Amino acid sequence: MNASKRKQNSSTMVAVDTLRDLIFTGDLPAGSDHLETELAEALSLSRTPVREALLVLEAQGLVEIRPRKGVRIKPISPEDMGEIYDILTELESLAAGTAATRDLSVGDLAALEQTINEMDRALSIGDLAAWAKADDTFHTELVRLGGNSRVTTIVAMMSDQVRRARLATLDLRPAPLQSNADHRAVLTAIRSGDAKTARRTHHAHRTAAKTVMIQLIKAYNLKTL
Amino acid sequence: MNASKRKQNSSTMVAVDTLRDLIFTGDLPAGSDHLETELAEALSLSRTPVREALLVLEAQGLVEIRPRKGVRIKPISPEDMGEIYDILTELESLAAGTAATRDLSVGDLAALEQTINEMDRALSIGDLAAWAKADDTFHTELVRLGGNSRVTTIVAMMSDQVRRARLATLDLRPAPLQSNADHRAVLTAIRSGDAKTARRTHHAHRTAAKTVMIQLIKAYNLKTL
DNA sequence: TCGCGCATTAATGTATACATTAATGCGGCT
DNA sequence: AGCCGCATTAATGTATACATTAATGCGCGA
Repeated sequence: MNASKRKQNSSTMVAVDTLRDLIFTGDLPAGSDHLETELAEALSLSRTPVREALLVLEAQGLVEIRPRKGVRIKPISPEDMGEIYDILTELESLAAGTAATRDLSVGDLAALEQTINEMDRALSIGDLAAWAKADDTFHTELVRLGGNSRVTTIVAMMSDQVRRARLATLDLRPAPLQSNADHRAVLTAIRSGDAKTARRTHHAHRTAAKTVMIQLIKAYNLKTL
Repeated sequence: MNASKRKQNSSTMVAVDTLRDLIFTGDLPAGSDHLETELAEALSLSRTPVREALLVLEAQGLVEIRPRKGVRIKPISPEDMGEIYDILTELESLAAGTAATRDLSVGDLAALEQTINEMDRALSIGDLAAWAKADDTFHTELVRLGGNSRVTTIVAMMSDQVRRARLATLDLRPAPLQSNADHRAVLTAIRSGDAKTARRTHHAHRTAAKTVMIQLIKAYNLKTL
């Protein structure tokens, strides 16, 4: 569950990583406001690197800087969820398709399959957290195999934005049984170099996931997450 | 040709806008390196807002911060171009499709048609710069009508990254005659609420644009732009 | 002479001091 | 009594001073 951007060990990047983690863990809850000074204090840093970190996090869509009202940890509304799922659907499907056209190393393919097996294992023992983690890895890896670095970055950003919500609703959802059949189908298509099928299958998979999430939100009348 | 983010009149945002413009006009050429101090000097600001602006621009993919080597104005390689066009293809097509499902005001549709007419006019008098501007407006407006704010943001970012390259190759390209037929077809599909056709047509349009650009790059052996 | 390592220094990274601004409430005016 | 406007002040925005770091070149030794 740790952070991503270990570009350097500058205080700014430490602040970025730390704040990200605090957001994901809920220590900085969605919708809450925070003064630069407080955050600087909390991280034992001066305001400068914290300000810089906040600018980065704002660019990543995780916080909103509202001068004199504090930095708001951006909540996710049902509409946001819809927007993000639509983007993930398109870009991941693109990646799935191009992954099928590249000749991937057996290692890469094996790694992908490994995450699918892990999801099966996790599901069989009812460990939803482990399933979620493996699912995340699968999607991340899939996108990486697509070979478009910008897609990878954007998908990571969007996934981060819904991470909290996904975790929060994890045990409200029906067990994702169909999910893994989809994953295997995508993998098979990629293995056989069938870009069209890989793309279409993954697209359907993601579209279904969106539907589930939206219905969940309606059913529980969740406003923000 | 002016900038976008008029969030406030803070020095940081002024710096963001100014630097963006300097990049687009080529005053800060692709691939060139610049010290924070120089840039601060040039903008008559202290390093602080300039540093903050650079962080924002880095997040937008326009510059790369390379400690002790200066800030590099990111050049666009043929590979980058391919990545970006692929993303634009997917996200704009998504937008075209959803635009067709929403009931848009006649004003919105008229505005879109207006840009198409403007492209025709510009082409008929051989004013490529005007054509490019109208084309840009068309795509921006189309995406806006899709109603997904994140798609709008991402497409704007990606478009910015290739803006220089598009302008630079403007008069190397064959006259974009097919282009406007495509635009009209997309508009018609949106008008008639035919999401599938809107999406597919725009997808084909963008894919063709990518091909043209890639061949252009090969033909002229352009390495970075 | 060649190469290694340290001193120098230029650039960035960080802290802090200072300026500006907008929210807040108080006081006076009507 | 209600409301307008100014003073207060807390927060952000900006500049600058200071710390750290990595590139550079010089000098010493082999």
